[in-house]
Parts: sequence; C-alpha cells; structure tokens
Amino acid sequence: MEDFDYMDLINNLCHFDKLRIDYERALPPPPPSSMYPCGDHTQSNNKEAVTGDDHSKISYFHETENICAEIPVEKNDGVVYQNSDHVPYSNFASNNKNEYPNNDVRNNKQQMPSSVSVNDMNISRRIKRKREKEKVEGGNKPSLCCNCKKSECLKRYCECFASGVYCSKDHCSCIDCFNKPLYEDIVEAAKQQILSKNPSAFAPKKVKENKKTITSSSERRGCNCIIQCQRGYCPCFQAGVACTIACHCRSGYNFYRERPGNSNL
DNA sequence: GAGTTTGAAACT
DNA sequence: CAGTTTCAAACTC
Repeated sequence: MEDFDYMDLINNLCHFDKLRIDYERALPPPPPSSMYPCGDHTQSNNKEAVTGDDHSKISYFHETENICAEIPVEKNDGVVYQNSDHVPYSNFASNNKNEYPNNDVRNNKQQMPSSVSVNDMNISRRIKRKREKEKVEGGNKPSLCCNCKKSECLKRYCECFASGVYCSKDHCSCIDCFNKPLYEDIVEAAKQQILSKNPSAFAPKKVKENKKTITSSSERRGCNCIIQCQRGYCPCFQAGVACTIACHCRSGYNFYRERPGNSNL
C-alpha cells in the first residue's frame, strides 16, 4: 500500500471509538420482558426501530401478544443527537427475532452490535432521506426501480435488469425501456449476449457477511472503491454492510467488521 | 433542478 | 488484459 497514512488511520480509529462510546451511552432503555426491538410491522422492509419525528419512541415487538408497540424514549442522556438521525437499531432490527444475534432477548439485555460506527449512522441518514423521498413520490415505491435513459434497460447499468426483474411502469422512470414482459425475447437476447461475454454476469457473488449470505443485486457485489467506501457510491456501504476481504477497495474506512484488527471498532 | 462526482459496466 | 468511455446513481450547490 503506497503512501498510506497510518497516523491518519489511528486518529480516525480513535475518533470512531469515541463515537461508539457516545453511542453506547445514547442507547435507549432495555425492552420490557418478552419484547424486543423491531421495525414497523405495518411497513414491509422498514427495519428501523426508532420512530417518531424526533425519534422520541422506540418500536418493540411483543413476543406473546404478537403485536408491535411504541414506547417513548427518555432522551435525558446528555448526548447531542445530530439532526434527529440517531437510529440505534437500524442495522440489526428485524421482524424476525432469530436475526438478533446481538440482542440477548432472554436476559432482557440489549447489546450494541460490535460493528456500529459512524458509518451506521450515516446509513441511517441515507435510509431516512430515501424514505422521505419515497414519501414525497407517493409512497409504496419499491427500492428496486430505475431511471435509465440510454441503456434501454437492457444493460446491467439498469438495476432492474441486473436484478433479473422487469421494470415497473408505476415505479420506474426509465425512457425507451425494453425491460418489459412485452419484450421478453429482447430481454432474453440481451441477457444471453451479456452472458456470452461474461458467463457469471448474473451469478450471485455470495459475499459472506457475519455468516449471512448476501445475494441480492445491490448487496452481492464487492466493491473496488478508491476513496468513497463511506458514501452511497460504494455498493457495500449502500447495502449497509462492511467491506470484506472479497472487496478490492482502497479507502480503508468501511472494513470495521471483517478485517483483522478492526473487530473492536 | 442543474451540474459534478463516483464506481461499475461496457467497449476498444 | 489494460485503458478508455459510457452509464446511472449519489451527491453538491
């Protein structure tokens, strides 16, 4: 690695560790017995647990009652919340309690995931922003949609095409789109053409992250980022996962989970 | 909303 | 296979 600034890295690690400590202090109170933090069960794919415009509530799922309930969070912890984007559970909350490796539900303890960093908070901000955008656009808009103009949605630039799904008339804003059931033959021909050049073009790369196999189109790719693994340009960051040894990025700031020596950050 | 930046895909 | 171009999304102003 050329011209790598180790002092800069160390300074950043210290900075992130301070953020982590602040973050721990900011954690809400543990959930009541038989409850665990969850997302909004009325909104699919919404996995954020903190709700309310000012994040004054946290959503819990009641194990025995099979209901979701919001409980106010007292924010007298002395921690400054930046732009109301403090979302403690966004990266591990789930409707499935079995997906809570970091939460000891039985002992009624909440544990911060070891991987939490400033990155996670930035992801929360991005998700919130995206949701606000979707709200403006009328809601119910799926995350998978495109705005292709020149690719005719027949190249892997198109997220829909790359994911093997047809574009949606209601959700996509693409121009001259051929990625429709009506043009099934054209779509198939385009796929075959790409496959003829690269047989694994549509094959999941199956990046392993915390024992979870990531196969969705946006998550499966490793990245080759030069400087932007902390921003939305990075597919790993975009998927809310850390870069792994499968990536070939050089930024050095998004491998806080898998890389040796950074596991405690 | 227009222009810029970015990384992936496609092309040469 | 390396370098360049094209592309769409993310981002900035």
